[in-house]
Amino acid sequence: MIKIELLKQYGAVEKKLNKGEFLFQEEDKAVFYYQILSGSMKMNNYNENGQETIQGIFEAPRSFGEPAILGNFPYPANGEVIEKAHLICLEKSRFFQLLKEHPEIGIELLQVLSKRLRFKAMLSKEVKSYDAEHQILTLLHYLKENANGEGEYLVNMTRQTIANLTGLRVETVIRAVKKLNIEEKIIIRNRKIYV
Amino acid sequence: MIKIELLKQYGAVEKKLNKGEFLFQEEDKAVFYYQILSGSMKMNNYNENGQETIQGIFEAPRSFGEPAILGNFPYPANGEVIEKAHLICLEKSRFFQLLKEHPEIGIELLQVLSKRLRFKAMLSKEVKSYDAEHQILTLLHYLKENANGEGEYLVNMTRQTIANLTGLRVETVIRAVKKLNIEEKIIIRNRKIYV
DNA sequence: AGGTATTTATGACCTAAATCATAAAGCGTA
DNA sequence: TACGCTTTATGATTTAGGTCATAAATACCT
Repeated sequence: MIKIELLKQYGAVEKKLNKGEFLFQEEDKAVFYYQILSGSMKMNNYNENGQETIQGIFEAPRSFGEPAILGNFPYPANGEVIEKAHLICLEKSRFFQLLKEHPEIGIELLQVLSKRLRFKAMLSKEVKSYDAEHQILTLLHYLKENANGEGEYLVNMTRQTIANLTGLRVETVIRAVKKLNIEEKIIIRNRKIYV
Repeated sequence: MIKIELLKQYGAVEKKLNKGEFLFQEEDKAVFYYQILSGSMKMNNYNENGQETIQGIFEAPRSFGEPAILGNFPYPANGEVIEKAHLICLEKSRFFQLLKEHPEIGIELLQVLSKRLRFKAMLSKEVKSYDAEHQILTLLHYLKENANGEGEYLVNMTRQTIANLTGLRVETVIRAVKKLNIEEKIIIRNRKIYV
């Protein structure tokens, strides 16, 4: 996450988008660095049946979509608005200029990408290697820990979202989550999931 | 990939390992930056049934395992030798010193991690969203493209390895690959797969 | 307050891939 | 060249999770 003033100093512009709008689509060329001022975004893919795969969920004040600029490849997924978003956007060449003149930001970005890789490693280790319940529980624990959560952690995701993150189906998530509750591995209080 | 002389200048040491040996294990603390001089490594997880999940395969002259140092978290997977490996290792604090004094290397690393994220995105998009054949074909095409391969590309992996990368089972891979051959989407010539 | 959309819930049935078993082909090496 | 190990091959059977259908509960909006 880069300081707003610094971004503006390099000529960043702001942008507002409503729920459901796409900032970019899969395969698009990447031309901006994006950072969230408010709201939330997700990177996702839809297959031909309209089934969604969520690659990541991003909230203020985090950046997203940088890999495509940094690695110089087309976006591997869409950038879709979850919640009415206010963004700040810095054009690619200016972004590289900024990086060059502020090496410490590069180091920070390395950390960010590293953590994302860790998340991906965690998910792919679970898939097919463990059953649905285990997958979900691992994801929830990861989210909790990542929110440096002590005590009860409210999972702020619908079952559909959990499904799209894990590659499972809603019905499967609903059933698994119910079973996890009975097994007292999670808590469900008026439909909300707590870990 | 960092120049060997530069690494040595910062006090890097060499290390040799034989096939099947572990350089580090899942959950270990990360204390070195590693780069491959010869041979090949994989990062993997084993579940309780001994089923392997391969997170990535790395060959000379590439680095691996950096995310754990950069993001300051334990290794999410083991570092196992595929082929008799000769490595060069730079201790963490020296590595950061090097990064600080050579910002262009940071940028390069950003590119490397970005590409790895792309690979992960590609895989997780396929899982559960498409059938076994499609998953495998996408993986093979990606590998080919990544080797900037024109014309026929020899897939230098056993079916077991493809299985462990995709989360499928060997038998499934064998059958799918056979079908892909009949459908002329790949070529199998005395058991070797070409794309 | 009433109407609509979203989310959660549940049962019945189906299917792709996993699992199990067994063997043949190829490869390394002593 | 014979032995063992790894890889590929193939059939039979099982199963976890997907799919389909239908509905209740809740949230959301004007």
